[in-house]
Amino acid sequence: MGGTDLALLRELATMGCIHKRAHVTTASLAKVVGLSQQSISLSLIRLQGRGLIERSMAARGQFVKVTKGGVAALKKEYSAYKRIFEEGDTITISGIVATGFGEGAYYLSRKGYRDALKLFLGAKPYSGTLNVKPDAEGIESLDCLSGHVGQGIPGFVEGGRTFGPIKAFKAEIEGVESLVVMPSRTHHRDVLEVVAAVNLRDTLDLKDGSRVSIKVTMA
Amino acid sequence: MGGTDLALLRELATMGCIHKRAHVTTASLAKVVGLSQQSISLSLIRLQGRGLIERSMAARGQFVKVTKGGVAALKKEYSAYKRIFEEGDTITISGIVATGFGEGAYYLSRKGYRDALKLFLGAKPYSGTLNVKPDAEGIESLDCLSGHVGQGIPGFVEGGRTFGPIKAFKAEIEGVESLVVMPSRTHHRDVLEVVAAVNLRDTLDLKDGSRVSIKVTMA
DNA sequence: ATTACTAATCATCGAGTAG
DNA sequence: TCTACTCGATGATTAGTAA
Repeated sequence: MGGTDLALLRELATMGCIHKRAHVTTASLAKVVGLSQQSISLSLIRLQGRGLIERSMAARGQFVKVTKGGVAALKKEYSAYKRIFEEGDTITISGIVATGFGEGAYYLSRKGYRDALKLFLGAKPYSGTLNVKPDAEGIESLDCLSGHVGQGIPGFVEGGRTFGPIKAFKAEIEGVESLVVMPSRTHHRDVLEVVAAVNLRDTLDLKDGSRVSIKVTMA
Repeated sequence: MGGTDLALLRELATMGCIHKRAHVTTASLAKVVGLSQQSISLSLIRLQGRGLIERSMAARGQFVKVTKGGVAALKKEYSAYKRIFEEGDTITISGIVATGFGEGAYYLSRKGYRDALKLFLGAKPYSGTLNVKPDAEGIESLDCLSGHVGQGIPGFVEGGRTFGPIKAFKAEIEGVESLVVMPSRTHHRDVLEVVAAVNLRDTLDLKDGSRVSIKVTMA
């Protein structure tokens, strides 16, 4: 399929033409997609020819609906991208150990989080988190993690306070089994919180400023 | 961006070129993408020119890595599709208020339905339904709803009569929290039944023939 | 105003082939 | 073997314009 046809089909879907006929004109679509009115006209004809959209002309403009086949075509594209960003291999992030504000320990003391982390870690988590500030390259990888789903841990309410959903990734920090934990919603974190069965500072002899390397599995 | 360049960039990303340099040849890529070796060569040059990939030639082939910009370009595409399938699953149906035959009120008086609706609505439902006759465009949207599952409410038997399963969709009618309710089985309805915590006719000052707009969420 | 035809222009592709 | 050039063919895009 031509690149423009696909882009137009996607644009139509975004406008809600999946659920209902939408009123459009070739000129208005041209403006949105960034092509000429003529190109849109041709593209619509091609899309119709391939059975990806249905059209009915109106006095001023036309009504367009994406067909079942059109939705299927878009879904195929979607899953191709999904595979890239959601499917897991491992990435390695390096950074330096930093001091947090004790938040990690507080959250780890909540039963709702603690039990779930124990399940994923396969052992009782140590009662504190190690904060790692990734270096420049690592920041990108962190953004990558933010986009992934990870092991979801649902939120809960305790003592009148709301604890949002978090997510965990299996990881290895200097060879030690661990979990990287972050809120499910918040994007663009700049610090990595690592949970393990042991006190990582003691076990790995880390101080603030120590360089560490973390291999994260995105499963 | 050309359709081929994007497809190739996506393919490279799928092969893991986001996290590390990967060894490829133009011929091998050609096989995967379904283009000629020459086209791949050109496309790689274009991608490099736009700063979407980094390349380093090797004795037999080359090493390719998708750059930050390349990942951003892919993410942009990805979120465009994501919007279609994950986020934008609300449809708006407009129509005019009509008079029903009191069926809604009768069904709402049945405990089996009433309790379930209370659960989904989050409040005790008012003892009547508002009937809305969708306009021409809306009819199709309604068909779309018929196809969806919605919140299922099982059927039951009461006083020797059988009450079939129904389904509900969270909705907003002119900003008021409500539910759109319909039988699970029957297809091709031509009337929308809306349930809310309040008497919608009074609250929204509606009469037969009033135009209303309903935003239905298909969760 | 809107669609879509025609013709000209421009990009893209694949074959052949040089480096 | 591999990359990337040239060239002719094919396809895509646009301007102009008719309906």
